[in-house]
Amino acid sequence: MRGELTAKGKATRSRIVEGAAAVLREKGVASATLDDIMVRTRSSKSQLFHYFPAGKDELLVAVARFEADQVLEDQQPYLGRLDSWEAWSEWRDVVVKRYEDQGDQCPLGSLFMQIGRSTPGTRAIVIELMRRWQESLAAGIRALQAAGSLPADLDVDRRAASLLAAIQGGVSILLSTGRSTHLRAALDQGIDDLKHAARTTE
Amino acid sequence: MRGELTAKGKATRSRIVEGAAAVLREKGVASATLDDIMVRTRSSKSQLFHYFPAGKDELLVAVARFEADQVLEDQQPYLGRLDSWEAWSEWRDVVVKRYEDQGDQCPLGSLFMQIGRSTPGTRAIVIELMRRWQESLAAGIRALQAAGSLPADLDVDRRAASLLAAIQGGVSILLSTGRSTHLRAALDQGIDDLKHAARTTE
DNA sequence: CTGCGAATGGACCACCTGGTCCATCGTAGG
DNA sequence: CCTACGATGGACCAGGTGGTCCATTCGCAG
Repeated sequence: MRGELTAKGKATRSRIVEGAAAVLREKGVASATLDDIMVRTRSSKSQLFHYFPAGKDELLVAVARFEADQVLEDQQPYLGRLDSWEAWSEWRDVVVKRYEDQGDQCPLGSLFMQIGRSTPGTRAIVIELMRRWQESLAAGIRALQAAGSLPADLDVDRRAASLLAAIQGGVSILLSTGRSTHLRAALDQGIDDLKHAARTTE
Repeated sequence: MRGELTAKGKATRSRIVEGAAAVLREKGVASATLDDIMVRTRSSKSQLFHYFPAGKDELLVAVARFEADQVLEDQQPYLGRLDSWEAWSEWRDVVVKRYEDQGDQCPLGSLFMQIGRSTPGTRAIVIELMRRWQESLAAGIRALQAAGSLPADLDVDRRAASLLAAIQGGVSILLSTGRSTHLRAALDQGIDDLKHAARTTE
Protein backbone atom coordinates (compact mmCIF):
# COMPACT_ATOMS: atom_id res chain seq x y z
CA MET A 1 0.00 0.00 0.00
CA ARG A 2 3.02 2.34 -0.03
CA GLY A 3 3.20 3.51 -3.59
CA GLU A 4 3.10 -0.13 -4.64
CA LEU A 5 -0.01 0.80 -6.53
CA THR A 6 -0.27 0.10 -10.22
CA ALA A 7 -1.97 2.68 -12.40
CA LYS A 8 -4.84 0.25 -12.54
CA GLY A 9 -4.70 -0.07 -8.79
CA LYS A 10 -4.88 3.65 -8.26
CA ALA A 11 -7.85 3.87 -10.58
CA THR A 12 -9.66 1.15 -8.69
CA ARG A 13 -8.89 2.74 -5.39
CA SER A 14 -10.34 6.08 -6.35
CA ARG A 15 -13.29 4.41 -7.99
CA ILE A 16 -13.98 2.79 -4.65
CA VAL A 17 -13.57 6.00 -2.68
CA GLU A 18 -15.83 7.99 -4.94
CA GLY A 19 -18.43 5.27 -5.13
CA ALA A 20 -18.34 4.83 -1.38
CA ALA A 21 -18.81 8.54 -0.95
CA ALA A 22 -21.92 8.41 -3.08
CA VAL A 23 -23.30 5.45 -1.17
CA LEU A 24 -22.64 7.11 2.15
CA ARG A 25 -24.36 10.25 1.03
CA GLU A 26 -27.43 8.35 -0.06
CA LYS A 27 -27.82 5.77 2.66
CA GLY A 28 -26.10 7.53 5.51
CA VAL A 29 -23.04 6.24 7.28
CA ALA A 30 -25.07 4.29 9.76
CA SER A 31 -26.79 2.02 7.29
CA ALA A 32 -24.25 1.84 4.51
CA THR A 33 -22.60 -1.55 4.36
CA LEU A 34 -19.53 -2.90 2.66
CA ASP A 35 -21.81 -4.86 0.38
CA ASP A 36 -23.53 -1.70 -0.76
CA ILE A 37 -20.17 -0.23 -1.58
CA MET A 38 -19.10 -3.38 -3.38
CA VAL A 39 -22.18 -3.33 -5.56
CA ARG A 40 -21.90 0.37 -6.31
CA THR A 41 -18.23 0.26 -7.17
CA ARG A 42 -18.40 -3.12 -8.88
CA SER A 43 -15.63 -4.43 -6.68
CA SER A 44 -15.12 -7.46 -4.51
CA LYS A 45 -14.49 -7.69 -0.83
CA SER A 46 -10.88 -8.63 -1.43
CA GLN A 47 -10.40 -5.39 -3.29
CA LEU A 48 -11.86 -3.38 -0.44
CA PHE A 49 -9.50 -4.96 2.03
CA HIS A 50 -6.66 -4.88 -0.43
CA TYR A 51 -6.79 -1.12 -0.72
CA PHE A 52 -7.93 -0.46 2.82
CA PRO A 53 -6.28 -3.15 4.94
CA ALA A 54 -7.60 -1.72 8.17
CA GLY A 55 -11.10 -2.26 6.93
CA LYS A 56 -14.17 -0.11 6.96
CA ASP A 57 -12.77 2.60 9.21
CA GLU A 58 -9.85 3.24 6.93
CA LEU A 59 -12.17 3.47 3.97
CA LEU A 60 -14.40 5.89 5.81
CA VAL A 61 -11.45 8.10 6.62
CA ALA A 62 -10.44 8.11 2.98
CA VAL A 63 -13.97 9.10 2.02
CA ALA A 64 -13.96 11.81 4.65
CA ARG A 65 -10.78 13.24 3.22
CA PHE A 66 -12.25 13.11 -0.25
CA GLU A 67 -15.46 14.84 0.80
CA ALA A 68 -13.62 17.47 2.81
CA ASP A 69 -11.73 18.51 -0.29
CA GLN A 70 -14.94 18.62 -2.27
CA VAL A 71 -16.58 21.03 0.15
CA LEU A 72 -14.15 23.84 -0.51
CA GLU A 73 -13.74 23.01 -4.15
CA ASP A 74 -17.46 23.37 -4.70
CA GLN A 75 -17.26 26.96 -3.48
CA GLN A 76 -14.58 27.95 -5.91
CA PRO A 77 -13.70 30.17 -7.56
CA TYR A 78 -15.91 32.43 -5.46
CA LEU A 79 -14.53 31.54 -2.05
CA GLY A 80 -11.06 32.39 -3.27
CA ARG A 81 -11.95 35.85 -4.50
CA LEU A 82 -14.07 37.54 -1.86
CA ASP A 83 -12.65 40.95 -2.66
CA SER A 84 -15.82 42.91 -3.29
CA TRP A 85 -19.35 42.97 -1.99
CA GLU A 86 -20.51 41.54 -5.28
CA ALA A 87 -18.14 38.63 -4.87
CA TRP A 88 -19.50 37.98 -1.41
CA SER A 89 -22.99 37.99 -2.76
CA GLU A 90 -22.13 35.55 -5.51
CA TRP A 91 -20.41 33.29 -3.05
CA ARG A 92 -23.47 33.41 -0.80
CA ASP A 93 -25.61 32.25 -3.70
CA VAL A 94 -23.29 29.38 -4.49
CA VAL A 95 -23.25 28.17 -0.90
CA VAL A 96 -27.01 28.35 -0.58
CA LYS A 97 -27.51 26.56 -3.87
CA ARG A 98 -24.98 23.90 -3.11
CA TYR A 99 -26.56 22.94 0.16
CA GLU A 100 -30.12 23.25 -1.05
CA ASP A 101 -29.30 20.87 -3.86
CA GLN A 102 -27.61 18.54 -1.47
CA GLY A 103 -30.78 18.47 0.61
CA ASP A 104 -30.63 16.31 3.66
CA GLN A 105 -27.67 14.30 2.51
CA CYS A 106 -24.74 15.07 4.69
CA PRO A 107 -21.43 14.03 3.19
CA LEU A 108 -19.40 15.07 6.17
CA GLY A 109 -21.64 15.71 9.11
CA SER A 110 -22.86 12.20 9.52
CA LEU A 111 -19.41 10.85 8.77
CA PHE A 112 -17.85 12.62 11.68
CA MET A 113 -20.72 11.90 13.95
CA GLN A 114 -19.90 8.25 13.53
CA ILE A 115 -16.15 8.09 13.38
CA GLY A 116 -15.24 11.57 14.55
CA ARG A 117 -14.54 10.74 18.12
CA SER A 118 -13.36 7.20 17.58
CA THR A 119 -10.62 7.55 14.99
CA PRO A 120 -8.09 10.18 15.97
CA GLY A 121 -7.02 11.07 12.45
CA THR A 122 -10.54 11.86 11.44
CA ARG A 123 -10.95 14.80 13.72
CA ALA A 124 -7.82 16.29 12.19
CA ILE A 125 -9.52 16.30 8.81
CA VAL A 126 -12.46 18.37 10.03
CA ILE A 127 -10.23 20.71 11.94
CA GLU A 128 -8.13 21.26 8.87
CA LEU A 129 -11.20 21.81 6.74
CA MET A 130 -12.61 24.36 9.17
CA ARG A 131 -9.27 26.08 9.37
CA ARG A 132 -8.95 26.45 5.62
CA TRP A 133 -12.55 27.50 5.25
CA GLN A 134 -12.27 30.15 7.93
CA GLU A 135 -8.98 31.31 6.51
CA SER A 136 -10.61 31.92 3.15
CA LEU A 137 -13.31 33.97 4.79
CA ALA A 138 -10.74 35.92 6.74
CA ALA A 139 -8.79 36.56 3.55
CA GLY A 140 -11.96 37.89 2.00
CA ILE A 141 -12.54 40.24 4.88
CA ARG A 142 -8.97 41.45 4.72
CA ALA A 143 -9.38 42.03 1.01
CA LEU A 144 -12.32 44.30 1.78
CA GLN A 145 -10.20 46.11 4.33
CA ALA A 146 -7.47 46.58 1.77
CA ALA A 147 -10.03 47.94 -0.64
CA GLY A 148 -11.09 50.41 2.00
CA SER A 149 -14.55 48.87 2.23
CA LEU A 150 -14.05 47.89 5.84
CA PRO A 151 -12.31 49.58 8.76
CA ALA A 152 -8.83 48.34 9.55
CA ASP A 153 -9.51 47.73 13.22
CA LEU A 154 -12.10 45.05 12.55
CA ASP A 155 -11.66 41.82 14.47
CA VAL A 156 -11.17 39.74 11.37
CA ASP A 157 -10.77 36.39 13.07
CA ARG A 158 -13.85 36.66 15.20
CA ARG A 159 -15.84 37.81 12.23
CA ALA A 160 -14.64 34.91 10.12
CA ALA A 161 -15.23 32.41 12.89
CA SER A 162 -18.71 33.68 13.44
CA LEU A 163 -19.48 33.54 9.74
CA LEU A 164 -18.24 30.00 9.56
CA ALA A 165 -20.39 29.06 12.51
CA ALA A 166 -23.36 30.71 10.87
CA ILE A 167 -22.91 28.58 7.79
CA GLN A 168 -22.42 25.40 9.73
CA GLY A 169 -25.49 26.12 11.79
CA GLY A 170 -27.55 26.94 8.75
CA VAL A 171 -26.46 23.74 7.13
CA SER A 172 -27.14 21.54 10.12
CA ILE A 173 -30.58 23.04 10.53
CA LEU A 174 -31.15 22.42 6.85
CA LEU A 175 -30.07 18.85 7.36
CA SER A 176 -32.35 18.16 10.25
CA THR A 177 -35.39 20.17 9.25
CA GLY A 178 -35.15 20.23 5.49
CA ARG A 179 -35.57 24.00 5.37
CA SER A 180 -32.89 26.40 4.15
CA THR A 181 -34.46 29.41 5.82
CA HIS A 182 -31.84 29.56 8.52
CA LEU A 183 -28.91 29.11 6.19
CA ARG A 184 -30.15 32.03 4.11
CA ALA A 185 -30.92 34.15 7.15
CA ALA A 186 -27.57 33.44 8.73
CA LEU A 187 -25.60 34.24 5.60
CA ASP A 188 -27.57 37.34 4.76
CA GLN A 189 -27.47 38.63 8.30
CA GLY A 190 -23.80 37.87 8.59
CA ILE A 191 -22.90 39.70 5.42
CA ASP A 192 -25.23 42.57 6.23
CA ASP A 193 -23.65 42.96 9.63
CA LEU A 194 -20.30 43.00 7.95
CA LYS A 195 -21.50 45.81 5.72
CA HIS A 196 -22.70 47.64 8.80
CA ALA A 197 -19.25 47.41 10.25
CA ALA A 198 -18.17 49.49 7.29
CA ARG A 199 -20.26 52.37 8.57
CA THR A 200 -19.79 52.16 12.29
CA THR A 201 -16.84 51.72 14.54
CA GLU A 202 -16.47 48.28 15.97
CA MET B 1 -49.34 1.01 25.66
CA ARG B 2 -52.14 3.59 25.72
CA GLY B 3 -52.51 4.60 29.33
CA GLU B 4 -52.54 0.90 30.25
CA LEU B 5 -49.44 1.76 32.18
CA THR B 6 -49.25 1.09 35.87
CA ALA B 7 -47.51 3.61 38.06
CA LYS B 8 -44.71 1.09 38.25
CA GLY B 9 -44.84 0.76 34.50
CA LYS B 10 -44.48 4.47 33.95
CA ALA B 11 -41.56 4.58 36.33
CA THR B 12 -39.82 1.78 34.48
CA ARG B 13 -40.48 3.38 31.16
CA SER B 14 -38.94 6.66 32.12
CA ARG B 15 -36.07 4.92 33.83
CA ILE B 16 -35.39 3.25 30.50
CA VAL B 17 -35.67 6.45 28.51
CA GLU B 18 -33.38 8.40 30.79
CA GLY B 19 -30.87 5.59 31.03
CA ALA B 20 -30.91 5.12 27.30
CA ALA B 21 -30.31 8.83 26.84
CA ALA B 22 -27.23 8.60 29.03
CA VAL B 23 -25.93 5.58 27.15
CA LEU B 24 -26.48 7.25 23.79
CA ARG B 25 -24.68 10.33 24.94
CA GLU B 26 -21.70 8.32 26.08
CA LYS B 27 -21.36 5.72 23.38
CA GLY B 28 -22.97 7.52 20.50
CA VAL B 29 -26.05 6.34 18.68
CA ALA B 30 -24.05 4.29 16.24
CA SER B 31 -22.45 1.97 18.74
CA ALA B 32 -25.01 1.90 21.50
CA THR B 33 -26.75 -1.44 21.65
CA LEU B 34 -29.89 -2.67 23.32
CA ASP B 35 -27.72 -4.68 25.65
CA ASP B 36 -25.92 -1.56 26.80
CA ILE B 37 -29.25 0.02 27.55
CA MET B 38 -30.44 -3.09 29.36
CA VAL B 39 -27.41 -3.12 31.58
CA ARG B 40 -27.56 0.60 32.31
CA THR B 41 -31.25 0.61 33.10
CA ARG B 42 -31.23 -2.75 34.83
CA SER B 43 -34.01 -4.00 32.61
CA SER B 44 -34.57 -7.03 30.45
CA LYS B 45 -35.12 -7.26 26.76
CA SER B 46 -38.78 -8.08 27.28
CA GLN B 47 -39.19 -4.82 29.12
CA LEU B 48 -37.64 -2.88 26.29
CA PHE B 49 -39.99 -4.41 23.79
CA HIS B 50 -42.89 -4.21 26.21
CA TYR B 51 -42.64 -0.46 26.47
CA PHE B 52 -41.41 0.14 22.95
CA PRO B 53 -43.12 -2.51 20.82
CA ALA B 54 -41.71 -1.13 17.60
CA GLY B 55 -38.24 -1.79 18.90
CA LYS B 56 -35.10 0.27 18.92
CA ASP B 57 -36.38 2.99 16.64
CA GLU B 58 -39.33 3.74 18.85
CA LEU B 59 -37.05 3.92 21.86
CA LEU B 60 -34.71 6.27 20.04
CA VAL B 61 -37.58 8.56 19.18
CA ALA B 62 -38.63 8.63 22.82
CA VAL B 63 -35.10 9.52 23.82
CA ALA B 64 -34.99 12.22 21.18
CA ARG B 65 -38.15 13.75 22.58
CA PHE B 66 -36.69 13.61 26.06
CA GLU B 67 -33.43 15.21 25.02
CA ALA B 68 -35.16 17.90 23.02
CA ASP B 69 -37.04 19.02 26.10
CA GLN B 70 -33.84 19.04 28.09
CA VAL B 71 -32.10 21.38 25.68
CA LEU B 72 -34.42 24.29 26.33
CA GLU B 73 -34.89 23.49 29.98
CA ASP B 74 -31.14 23.71 30.52
CA GLN B 75 -31.21 27.30 29.30
CA GLN B 76 -33.86 28.40 31.73
CA PRO B 77 -34.64 30.67 33.37
CA TYR B 78 -32.34 32.83 31.25
CA LEU B 79 -33.74 31.98 27.87
CA GLY B 80 -37.19 32.99 29.06
CA ARG B 81 -36.17 36.40 30.29
CA LEU B 82 -33.99 38.00 27.65
CA ASP B 83 -35.28 41.47 28.41
CA SER B 84 -32.03 43.31 29.04
CA TRP B 85 -28.50 43.23 27.74
CA GLU B 86 -27.41 41.76 31.04
CA ALA B 87 -29.90 38.96 30.65
CA TRP B 88 -28.56 38.22 27.19
CA SER B 89 -25.06 38.12 28.55
CA GLU B 90 -26.00 35.72 31.30
CA TRP B 91 -27.80 33.52 28.86
CA ARG B 92 -24.76 33.50 26.63
CA ASP B 93 -22.67 32.28 29.52
CA VAL B 94 -25.09 29.51 30.30
CA VAL B 95 -25.17 28.28 26.73
CA VAL B 96 -21.41 28.31 26.40
CA LYS B 97 -20.97 26.52 29.70
CA ARG B 98 -23.62 23.94 28.94
CA TYR B 99 -22.06 22.93 25.68
CA GLU B 100 -18.50 23.12 26.88
CA ASP B 101 -19.41 20.79 29.71
CA GLN B 102 -21.17 18.51 27.32
CA GLY B 103 -18.01 18.31 25.27
CA ASP B 104 -18.23 16.15 22.23
CA GLN B 105 -21.26 14.24 23.38
CA CYS B 106 -24.15 15.09 21.17
CA PRO B 107 -27.49 14.16 22.67
CA LEU B 108 -29.47 15.28 19.69
CA GLY B 109 -27.19 15.83 16.75
CA SER B 110 -26.10 12.27 16.33
CA LEU B 111 -29.57 11.04 17.09
CA PHE B 112 -31.09 12.85 14.17
CA MET B 113 -28.23 12.04 11.91
CA GLN B 114 -29.16 8.42 12.35
CA ILE B 115 -32.92 8.38 12.49
CA GLY B 116 -33.74 11.87 11.28
CA ARG B 117 -34.48 11.03 7.73
CA SER B 118 -35.77 7.53 8.28
CA THR B 119 -38.48 8.02 10.86
CA PRO B 120 -40.94 10.71 9.86
CA GLY B 121 -41.99 11.68 13.39
CA THR B 122 -38.42 12.37 14.37
CA ARG B 123 -37.93 15.31 12.11
CA ALA B 124 -41.00 16.89 13.65
CA ILE B 125 -39.29 16.86 17.03
CA VAL B 126 -36.30 18.84 15.80
CA ILE B 127 -38.44 21.24 13.88
CA GLU B 128 -40.54 21.87 16.96
CA LEU B 129 -37.42 22.34 19.09
CA MET B 130 -35.94 24.82 16.67
CA ARG B 131 -39.23 26.66 16.44
CA ARG B 132 -39.52 27.06 20.19
CA TRP B 133 -35.89 27.99 20.57
CA GLN B 134 -36.06 30.63 17.88
CA GLU B 135 -39.32 31.92 19.29
CA SER B 136 -37.67 32.48 22.66
CA LEU B 137 -34.88 34.42 21.01
CA ALA B 138 -37.38 36.46 19.04
CA ALA B 139 -39.31 37.19 22.23
CA GLY B 140 -36.09 38.42 23.79
CA ILE B 141 -35.41 40.73 20.89
CA ARG B 142 -38.94 42.08 21.05
CA ALA B 143 -38.51 42.67 24.74
CA LEU B 144 -35.47 44.81 23.97
CA GLN B 145 -37.52 46.69 21.41
CA ALA B 146 -40.24 47.28 23.97
CA ALA B 147 -37.64 48.56 26.38
CA GLY B 148 -36.48 50.95 23.72
CA SER B 149 -33.08 49.28 23.50
CA LEU B 150 -33.61 48.31 19.90
CA PRO B 151 -35.28 50.05 16.96
CA ALA B 152 -38.81 48.94 16.18
CA ASP B 153 -38.15 48.28 12.51
CA LEU B 154 -35.68 45.52 13.20
CA ASP B 155 -36.23 42.29 11.29
CA VAL B 156 -36.80 40.23 14.40
CA ASP B 157 -37.31 36.90 12.72
CA ARG B 158 -34.24 37.06 10.58
CA ARG B 159 -32.21 38.15 13.55
CA ALA B 160 -33.52 35.30 15.67
CA ALA B 161 -33.03 32.77 12.90
CA SER B 162 -29.50 33.91 12.35
CA LEU B 163 -28.72 33.75 16.06
CA LEU B 164 -30.11 30.25 16.26
CA ALA B 165 -27.98 29.22 13.31
CA ALA B 166 -24.96 30.76 14.95
CA ILE B 167 -25.48 28.66 18.04
CA GLN B 168 -26.10 25.49 16.10
CA GLY B 169 -23.00 26.08 14.05
CA GLY B 170 -20.90 26.84 17.07
CA VAL B 171 -22.12 23.68 18.71
CA SER B 172 -21.52 21.46 15.72
CA ILE B 173 -18.03 22.82 15.31
CA LEU B 174 -17.50 22.19 18.99
CA LEU B 175 -18.70 18.66 18.50
CA SER B 176 -16.43 17.88 15.61
CA THR B 177 -13.32 19.76 16.60
CA GLY B 178 -13.58 19.86 20.36
CA ARG B 179 -13.03 23.61 20.48
CA SER B 180 -15.60 26.11 21.67
CA THR B 181 -13.92 29.05 19.99
CA HIS B 182 -16.53 29.29 17.30
CA LEU B 183 -19.47 28.97 19.62
CA ARG B 184 -18.12 31.83 21.68
CA ALA B 185 -17.27 33.91 18.63
CA ALA B 186 -20.65 33.33 17.06
CA LEU B 187 -22.59 34.21 20.19
CA ASP B 188 -20.49 37.24 21.01
CA GLN B 189 -20.54 38.52 17.48
CA GLY B 190 -24.26 37.91 17.18
CA ILE B 191 -25.08 39.79 20.34
CA ASP B 192 -22.63 42.55 19.53
CA ASP B 193 -24.20 43.00 16.12
CA LEU B 194 -27.55 43.17 17.80
CA LYS B 195 -26.24 45.94 20.02
CA HIS B 196 -24.95 47.71 16.94
CA ALA B 197 -28.43 47.61 15.49
CA ALA B 198 -29.42 49.74 18.43
CA ARG B 199 -27.21 52.53 17.15
CA THR B 200 -27.71 52.35 13.43
CA THR B 201 -30.69 51.98 11.17
CA GLU B 202 -31.16 48.53 9.77
C1' DC C 1 -58.55 -15.21 48.45
C1' DT C 2 -58.45 -15.33 43.66
C1' DG C 3 -58.03 -14.26 39.06
C1' DC C 4 -56.60 -11.46 35.31
C1' DG C 5 -53.68 -8.56 32.99
C1' DA C 6 -49.59 -6.06 33.38
C1' DA C 7 -44.54 -6.53 34.40
C1' DT C 8 -40.46 -9.17 34.14
C1' DG C 9 -36.93 -12.78 33.28
C1' DG C 10 -34.13 -14.90 30.14
C1' DA C 11 -33.39 -18.44 26.72
C1' DC C 12 -33.42 -18.64 21.91
C1' DC C 13 -33.12 -17.47 16.99
C1' DA C 14 -32.19 -15.57 12.37
C1' DC C 15 -29.71 -12.62 10.08
C1' DC C 16 -26.53 -9.29 8.77
C1' DT C 17 -21.98 -7.57 8.55
C1' DG C 18 -17.20 -7.00 8.87
C1' DG C 19 -13.41 -9.62 8.14
C1' DT C 20 -10.35 -13.79 6.57
C1' DC C 21 -8.42 -16.91 3.21
C1' DC C 22 -6.86 -19.00 -0.69
C1' DA C 23 -7.06 -19.75 -5.53
C1' DT C 24 -6.79 -17.48 -9.93
C1' DC C 25 -5.86 -13.98 -13.29
C1' DG C 26 -3.36 -10.00 -15.47
C1' DT C 27 0.62 -7.70 -16.44
C1' DA C 28 4.99 -5.31 -16.36
C1' DG C 29 9.84 -6.08 -16.37
C1' DG C 30 13.79 -9.10 -17.13
C1' DC D 1 8.47 -16.27 -22.77
C1' DC D 2 8.34 -16.46 -17.85
C1' DT D 3 8.13 -15.06 -13.53
C1' DA D 4 6.98 -12.39 -9.62
C1' DC D 5 3.73 -9.70 -7.68
C1' DG D 6 -0.16 -6.96 -7.66
C1' DA D 7 -5.25 -7.26 -8.73
C1' DT D 8 -9.41 -9.84 -8.38
C1' DG D 9 -12.95 -13.34 -7.35
C1' DG D 10 -15.74 -15.42 -4.14
C1' DA D 11 -16.52 -18.90 -0.60
C1' DC D 12 -16.42 -19.00 4.20
C1' DC D 13 -16.55 -17.76 9.09
C1' DA D 14 -17.48 -15.77 13.75
C1' DG D 15 -19.58 -12.56 16.41
C1' DG D 16 -22.86 -9.30 17.52
C1' DT D 17 -27.49 -7.44 17.31
C1' DG D 18 -32.27 -6.74 17.01
C1' DG D 19 -36.12 -9.20 17.75
C1' DT D 20 -39.33 -13.30 19.34
C1' DC D 21 -41.40 -16.34 22.75
C1' DC D 22 -43.02 -18.40 26.65
C1' DA D 23 -42.89 -19.04 31.48
C1' DT D 24 -43.16 -16.76 35.83
C1' DT D 25 -44.10 -13.18 39.09
C1' DC D 26 -46.45 -9.10 40.71
C1' DG D 27 -50.21 -6.07 41.91
C1' DC D 28 -54.75 -4.57 42.06
C1' DA D 29 -59.68 -5.07 41.85
C1' DG D 30 -63.80 -7.95 42.76
